[in-house]
Amino acid sequence: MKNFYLTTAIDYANGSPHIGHAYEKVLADAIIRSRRMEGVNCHFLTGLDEHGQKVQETATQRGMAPQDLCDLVAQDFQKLCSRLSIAYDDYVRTTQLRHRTVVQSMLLRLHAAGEIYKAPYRGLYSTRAERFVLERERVDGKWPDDIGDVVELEEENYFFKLSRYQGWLVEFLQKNVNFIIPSFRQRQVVEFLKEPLNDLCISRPKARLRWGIELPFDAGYVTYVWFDALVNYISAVGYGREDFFRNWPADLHVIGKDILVPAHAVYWPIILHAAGVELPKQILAHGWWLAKGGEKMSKSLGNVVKPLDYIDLYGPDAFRYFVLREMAVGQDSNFSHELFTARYQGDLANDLGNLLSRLVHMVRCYADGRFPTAWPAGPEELQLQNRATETIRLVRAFYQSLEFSSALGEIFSLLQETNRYAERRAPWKLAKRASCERELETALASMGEALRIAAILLTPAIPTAAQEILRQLGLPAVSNWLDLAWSNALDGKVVGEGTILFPRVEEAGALSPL
RNA sequence: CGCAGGAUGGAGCAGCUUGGUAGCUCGUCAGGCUCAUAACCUGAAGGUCGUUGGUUCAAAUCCAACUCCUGCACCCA
Repeated sequence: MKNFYLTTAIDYANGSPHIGHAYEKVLADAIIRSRRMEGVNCHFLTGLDEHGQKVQETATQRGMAPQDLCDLVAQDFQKLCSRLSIAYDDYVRTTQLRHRTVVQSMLLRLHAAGEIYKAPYRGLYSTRAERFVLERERVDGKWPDDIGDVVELEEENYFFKLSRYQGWLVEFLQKNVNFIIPSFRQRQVVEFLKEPLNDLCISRPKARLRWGIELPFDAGYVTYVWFDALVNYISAVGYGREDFFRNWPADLHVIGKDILVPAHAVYWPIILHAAGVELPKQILAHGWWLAKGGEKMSKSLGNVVKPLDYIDLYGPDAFRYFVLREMAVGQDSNFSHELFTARYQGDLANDLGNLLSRLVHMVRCYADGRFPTAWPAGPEELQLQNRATETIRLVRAFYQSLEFSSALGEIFSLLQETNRYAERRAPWKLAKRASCERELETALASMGEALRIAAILLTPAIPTAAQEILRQLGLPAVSNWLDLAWSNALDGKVVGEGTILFPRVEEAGALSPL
């Protein structure tokens, strides 16, 4: 049986992790975890793009070998993943042998098939920036300092015959209207394809760039960017091997909207098609996190969010919850300290954490720490029970269609309903009256069952906290929700030690203002 | 220029495909409760749904025009 194969974009090794990297990993991880809860076998790939001009430059500036720099950066990114509970199965690095081999075999194959040709490239070259520059990079008619003087230069390079497949791609997109989601992104691609494509320059002479994968048919060149980076999706799962098809075609590429056009929506399908490899099934282009007020985050504005700060202070689940709850997948969203703390305090600490707290406390005080058996349900219980049943149905559907914000919204509605139920039944009052034992027992059992269901449904989004809730309810972790339904699973279970799930964070000034 | 997205009570959003009393979270105000992380519950105030025009018995929702914000192949999720 083929795995559900999901990839993220691979991060570029010239830089440190920011909220965009963190978000993409969380989104991908939540998708994977929700599929696993549905009982689907999955393969989850992420990784690092290590070649290129910038990495070479940065390494030189720091007086390091490029590979050593990449090793350090890889550690940073893997640490971010581990701090965010990202359950990837494989981490690909483009300097790995398994990757280089596949890139070269792809290039060789396409070269032999006549899809790659050599041609002169003429353009304006900046010696200082060591690259070709474009007229539109001029500022007020002058070249900026980092570019300096430019000269017209002609250079031989290799080109991939992208343009000949333009018609094919347009037709493909017409036939596969759900290839790119959200759908308006696919419309953008179609629009882009109304202009004629140029062939894709895929090489750099080693005189200018050494840090790359050598062209198998010309040792004077390395391949540049896309033929290197995109190929990770197939190199990592063993393109050319028998077991390649256990994973390929990928079910979903999760990427940011910035690398949809042209890289993933144009170059990648055409590269695969030209090489005779099946296309991925779907591409999800997510939006960007904007700073307060909808400004773009940038170092110069000083409004960049460092995800690790939030993770350190509030925990990985709080970060995961915020980004999944706040962003409608595909759209842009704002990230601000105010919005974050509102979600943390209002949803996680008050609605969820406090509900668990009060319930565990009551079970301990009124039932000797053991969940009682529910008596036949009254109207209040039926209302809660119906609500929970409906929530299970809705949430599974929302996860399936990648509507995480809506899924989480539903779960928290159930939690609010449970808080309301507690208020109506008031177990603390029942406990003080004799002859109300049945009502008390039913109330505690019902609250516990609602919370159990909520916790299981929360697993893809906040795996650690979800498991902790189950532990406090006296239950083991669950690996799928195929049979999830209102039940008596809590009967007689002994509540675990109660620790505060999402403690109030008092230090308002602990983080630098955004 | 063109294309795409957005414009909904103080803030952040949903609703728009398949027109029919404008919804959610936070905030504000008043009240309740006391099992709980000063938490939980109830109620209230607050919006002519960017502008103008059209279709319709009826428009946030469909159509047209316009305004403003954002993005559009160096890099960047």
